[in-house]
Amino acid sequence: MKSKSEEKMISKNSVDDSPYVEEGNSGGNVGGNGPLKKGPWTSTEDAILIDYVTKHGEGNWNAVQKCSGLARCGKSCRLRWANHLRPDLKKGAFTLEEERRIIELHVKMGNKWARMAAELPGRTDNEIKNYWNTRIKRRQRAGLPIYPPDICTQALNDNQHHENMDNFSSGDIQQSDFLSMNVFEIPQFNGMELNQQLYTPALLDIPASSLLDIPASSLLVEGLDSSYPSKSLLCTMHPSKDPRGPESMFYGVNAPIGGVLQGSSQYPNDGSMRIVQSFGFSAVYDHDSTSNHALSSSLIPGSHAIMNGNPSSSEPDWAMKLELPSLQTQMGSWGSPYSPLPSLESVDTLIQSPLTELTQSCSLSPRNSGLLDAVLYESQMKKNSKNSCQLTSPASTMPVDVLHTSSHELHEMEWEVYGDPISPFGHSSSSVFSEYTHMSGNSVDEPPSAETMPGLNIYVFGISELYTSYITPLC
DNA sequence: AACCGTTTCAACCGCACTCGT
DNA sequence: AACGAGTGCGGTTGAAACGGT
Repeated sequence: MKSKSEEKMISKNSVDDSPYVEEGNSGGNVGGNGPLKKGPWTSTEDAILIDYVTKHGEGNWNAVQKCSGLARCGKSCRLRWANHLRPDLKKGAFTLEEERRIIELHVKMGNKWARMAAELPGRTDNEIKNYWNTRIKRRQRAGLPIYPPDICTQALNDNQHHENMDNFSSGDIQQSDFLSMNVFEIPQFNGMELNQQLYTPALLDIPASSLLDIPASSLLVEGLDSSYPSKSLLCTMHPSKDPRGPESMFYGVNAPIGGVLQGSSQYPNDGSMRIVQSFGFSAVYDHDSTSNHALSSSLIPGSHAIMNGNPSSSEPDWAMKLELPSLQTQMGSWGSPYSPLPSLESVDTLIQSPLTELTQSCSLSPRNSGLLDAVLYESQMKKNSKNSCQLTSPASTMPVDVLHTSSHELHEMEWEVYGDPISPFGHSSSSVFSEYTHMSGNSVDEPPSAETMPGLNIYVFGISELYTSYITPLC
């Protein structure tokens, strides 16, 4: 059995040894029985492929090799044609309008590059995917939310007319309906009204202390060391997974926004998830780790960590497969032991991606396992967890004003950086955290007690959790 | 000029779906 | 129903380009 690296070597060698196979080794690779060439296409190969498609049309790509003698597999031919040779392709950088469209589409569709490409004439899925991935990386480095709030707001508003629809079936809900689905579940869900939702009685059912009882560092550690006893409510909800399209299946993330848990299999997942993430909301905390019922739950800003149960357990698929490609390769950027105080990028990463994925990729991913960074990171996290347990566990012992100060500082930091130097929309965007500030009203100036303002505690918990997670290395 | 880190993007891979037999 | 070929899709990789020192 060949390892992947061996295959890569073979593949690489086949390219390196004969970059112009058809010219230099025309005999062996022609006729369909020779080894197929990999690697960059040459102009000669392009010409052959164009000639073939001109004569025979698209499709039946495996016949290309037979008919034209091109030493490329059908897959490679299709890809080359679709991504580079098609006459209707639009070359050049994305326009601002296209960029905005991509963001809007991603809000609605997630990583459905092909579907997004269908909405952008002349652009390929690969192109969009590459663009998106680089954009995510840039934004993460800049500590910015992936979705500019104005896009989120717009997308939500665009779908708000659905909000009064109270009867919908789960059946074949398409991803493009995600926002609608969100609105169904979150009446008057938009920027400000979302904040108001935080104060609904259902959301206040959870005693602040029960939220604050979770040391953020432990939550972080939980992903690395699954011994931490708390389990996410979400981990008790098993999605009925439709393996492909219905990745749209919702696994219970947004239900708590409305204060009521819905059946886990009825709702689209990643659309709602994204919106929630876009606003920095994400998780449900089941403070009764043993219960299976749809217990009271809350929307907790910036608390992805708590939705992560044992990564080896029956984990919701959405937690396993989120919308942030290649994030595991960035573990070092936010969890690096070399940076004592993680940057906003770290916060953003945490907000945007469940810890499960991060920790899994850290501790389980073959790509990272054994890597020094991963080992150091895990070591550091465990060390931090000890420190934070000493300092913050139970977290409710942390003075609210401290939490509040931290959240406020965090907010200010986010606000400062939000003038997106990259995104064309940054200038018009309002900070996600600024909305938290709106939500908390004058509480920034006069932090109330945890007991008297449970809603605020939810807020405080969410932000402070993040903060706590990140300040512990300093302790 | 040389080196090095980062970014971009073309291409590959594996998986899953569709359709015909 | 089972199978295989063809195709589509999303994730990942690695070389080239780029930029900074």
